[in-house]
Amino acid sequence: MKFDDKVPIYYQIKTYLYYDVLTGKLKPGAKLPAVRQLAVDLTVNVNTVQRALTEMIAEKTIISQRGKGNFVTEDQDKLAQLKEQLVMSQLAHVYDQLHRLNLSDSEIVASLQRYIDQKGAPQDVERISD
Amino acid sequence: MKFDDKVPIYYQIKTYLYYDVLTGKLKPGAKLPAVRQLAVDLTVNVNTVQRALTEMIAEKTIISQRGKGNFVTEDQDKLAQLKEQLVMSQLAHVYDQLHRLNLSDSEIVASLQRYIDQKGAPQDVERISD
Amino acid sequence: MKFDDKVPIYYQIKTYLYYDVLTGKLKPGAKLPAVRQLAVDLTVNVNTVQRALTEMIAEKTIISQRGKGNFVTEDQDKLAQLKEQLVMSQLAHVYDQLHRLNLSDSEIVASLQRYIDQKGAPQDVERISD
Amino acid sequence: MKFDDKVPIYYQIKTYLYYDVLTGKLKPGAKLPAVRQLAVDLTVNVNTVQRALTEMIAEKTIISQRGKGNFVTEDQDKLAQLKEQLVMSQLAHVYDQLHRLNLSDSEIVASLQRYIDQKGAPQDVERISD
DNA sequence: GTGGTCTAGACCACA
DNA sequence: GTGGTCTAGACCACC
Repeated sequence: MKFDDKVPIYYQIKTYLYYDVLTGKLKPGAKLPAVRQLAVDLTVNVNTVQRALTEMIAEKTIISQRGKGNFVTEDQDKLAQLKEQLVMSQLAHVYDQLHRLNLSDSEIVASLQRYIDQKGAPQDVERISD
Repeated sequence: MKFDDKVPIYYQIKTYLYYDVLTGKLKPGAKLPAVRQLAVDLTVNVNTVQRALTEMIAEKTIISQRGKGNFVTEDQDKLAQLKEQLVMSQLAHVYDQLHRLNLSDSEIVASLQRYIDQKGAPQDVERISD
Repeated sequence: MKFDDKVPIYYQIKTYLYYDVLTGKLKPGAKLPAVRQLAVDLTVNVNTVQRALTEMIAEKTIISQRGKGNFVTEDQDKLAQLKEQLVMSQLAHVYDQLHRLNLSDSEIVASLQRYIDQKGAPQDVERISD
Repeated sequence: MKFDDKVPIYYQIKTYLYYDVLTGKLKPGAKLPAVRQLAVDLTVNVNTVQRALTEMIAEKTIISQRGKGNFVTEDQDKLAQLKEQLVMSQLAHVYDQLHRLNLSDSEIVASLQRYIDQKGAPQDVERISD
């Protein structure tokens, strides 16, 4: 057992941008802020931003146009696929956690349904780290 | 946007122990390893372990017997409540994430069901940090 | 029979602060002295103060604002509940003590009433430890 | 503000014996255990026990008969007075505490009555040190 | 041996 | 400057 496995910042930046893209804060075809601007906004090193972007360019979520900037892809299938991937990642994770707690598949679905149903009264649910 | 929100080690220890208790690795009434032993096993300081235990003792998940050791509570209601809390915490988190991605309540349930159905073929789902 | 059950300092600090809050020496929303200042004032270690505060923060009597300070909650319900808890704690204790002396419920109330009535003339009552 | 004012052990012994006498564990006229035996039972020094007894003898709660032992007084008035003193000490203390919390005389009596009435369901009242 | 408490000193994040 | 966390080492009470 080892603790403190901090998530790399460049990875956190990727996730951050994924959400911006998928929630529409950055629309398809939109120009991203300049790398140096992003670095300032996020108070991280330029290289760290660049590393995140490089990976997103490689997977074609972002299109780099030399001398003009970086742009969100307009490929709707690509975006749909990305969203699917994010969603499945989240689900896989929660599924594993609940499975560890010996919940059956149907119990997992039922408990999610139950959570949603009773969500009206927040009841001060405290986040417990993984 | 801020990064690097490191989860305190004592908190990670709590979660670690919660899972040990709820998955039956530590059965009700079982004696926990000595504080100093836990510190060695987890390669953290004794006080860090103690802090985690102190909180779990305060909430009565663990019963401390001075000079003898720490023991998992035998109160089944307490344990059931703890499990419920952990499950709800996980669900609340994933729900929020998927909600951010503009999935409706029913879509969230449906996608979970879909994930479970197609789980047979793993398809290399990569974990994406929150 | 065992003696010397020393009350932990961090616990005494909590009680001390509870009274400050409930008697209005520290008003709702007021900023507490800095942790390091409190440590000096009370001539204890910073960590001991911090431990007391951590517990009070966990129970939401105190609101911690990173980098700014610790503040008394402005939640009147919370404060009323805290006061109720303190009062009941005191009453439970005295009730148990008098019960041990074979006073009936009504005798206990009557003796309190009697104490209050004759309180005008102090008569040199000496405190006897519990 | 100073913490950690530990109560002298000899004083705790006095209180301990007071309760034994007043609850009937030590009846009027009964012989107390030998000083050396008491010291063993309470795991304290003989001199500490002696100091407690000396004070109780001086106030005539205990009668010392040279060579025979120490005996609880048979003076009923004395015992009644002692009990009254203990009760009043407790009441004075709790009264002061609640007064500090700005409860009026009548509120103090009322809250005690309330405590007794609802005492059926214990509700896990936590002792808060003075 | 066990757990519980306290101190001293350090480092980090936030402002 | 602030609070939050972690480490190292010590002492005590209980068994």
